[in-house]
Amino acid sequence: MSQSHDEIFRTLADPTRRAIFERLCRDGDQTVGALTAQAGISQPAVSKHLAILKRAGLVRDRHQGRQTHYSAELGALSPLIDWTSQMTGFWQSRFNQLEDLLKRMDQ
Amino acid sequence: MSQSHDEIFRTLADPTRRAIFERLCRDGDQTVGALTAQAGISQPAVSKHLAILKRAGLVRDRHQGRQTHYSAELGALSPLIDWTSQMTGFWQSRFNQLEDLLKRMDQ
DNA sequence: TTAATTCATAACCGATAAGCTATGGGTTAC
DNA sequence: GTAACCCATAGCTTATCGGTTATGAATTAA
Repeated sequence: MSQSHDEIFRTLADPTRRAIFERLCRDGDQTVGALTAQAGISQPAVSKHLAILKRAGLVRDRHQGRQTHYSAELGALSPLIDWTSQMTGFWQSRFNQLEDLLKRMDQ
Repeated sequence: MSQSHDEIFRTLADPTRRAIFERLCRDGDQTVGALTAQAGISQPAVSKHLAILKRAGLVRDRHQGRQTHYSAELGALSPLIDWTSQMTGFWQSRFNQLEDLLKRMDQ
C-alpha cells in the first residue's frame, strides 16, 4: 500500500536524521565531515544516517576526491505532501457530503 | 527545537498507526472495536496505538457508554505541513540567493 | 444480581534500531 | 612509498518499541 510513505516517515522519524536533512536544506551541499562536526555523534553514525536518508531518496551523494558531498533531494518529500493533502482531502470530501445532505434536506 | 515535529513524525512512522489514522480521516468517527476489526492485531495493541496517537494530538476520544469513539484531529498535521514548506522554503531562499548572485555577476 | 461486553492497563518477549569502537579502502600530501 | 586524511562497513551493546496474554474497571443486558 503505502510503501514509499512508510520509508519516508520511518526515515524522518529520527531527530538526528531530520537535523541532518534540515541542515542540507538550509545550507545546501555538505561533506560528511561538516555534518559530523555539528551532529554531536560519531562519524560512522552520521554515515549510517546518510545511508538511510539516501536509501529513502531524501539525499544524493557526490564523490569528490576523498570526500563525499551530500545534498537534499526535495522531490522525495512529495509523498509526504501528497499524504497530508489526502488526509485533509478526505475530511473535505466528508464535509462536502454533509453539506450536500443539508442542502438536500433544506429543499 | 522540533519537539512537536519529533512526536508527530515518530507517531506516524508506524504503518499500523498510520492505517488507523487514515481510516479515521476517511470514514470519520470509529469505535475501538471497529478499528480492531480491520487492524489485524489484538485490541490491546490497537488501544496502545490510539493512546500514542492521542498523546500526539492526532486523535480525540469521546466516551459513550462502554465504548470509546475516536476521531482524527487534522489540525495536528499543521506542524508536518509547516515543516515540509519550511524545507522547500529553505531551498527557494538559497535558489534566490543564487539567482541574485548570478544577476550581480551579469552586471 | 449476575453475566456479558467494551476498552484500558500491566507484565512480558522478541525484534529493531541507534549508538559506539575497530577496521579497511580509497585519496591526497609529504 | 609512506603517512595522513576522509569516509564506509562490520561487529557489538543497549534501549526502545510493537506485539502478545492476562486482568481489571466500567457499562449494559438478562
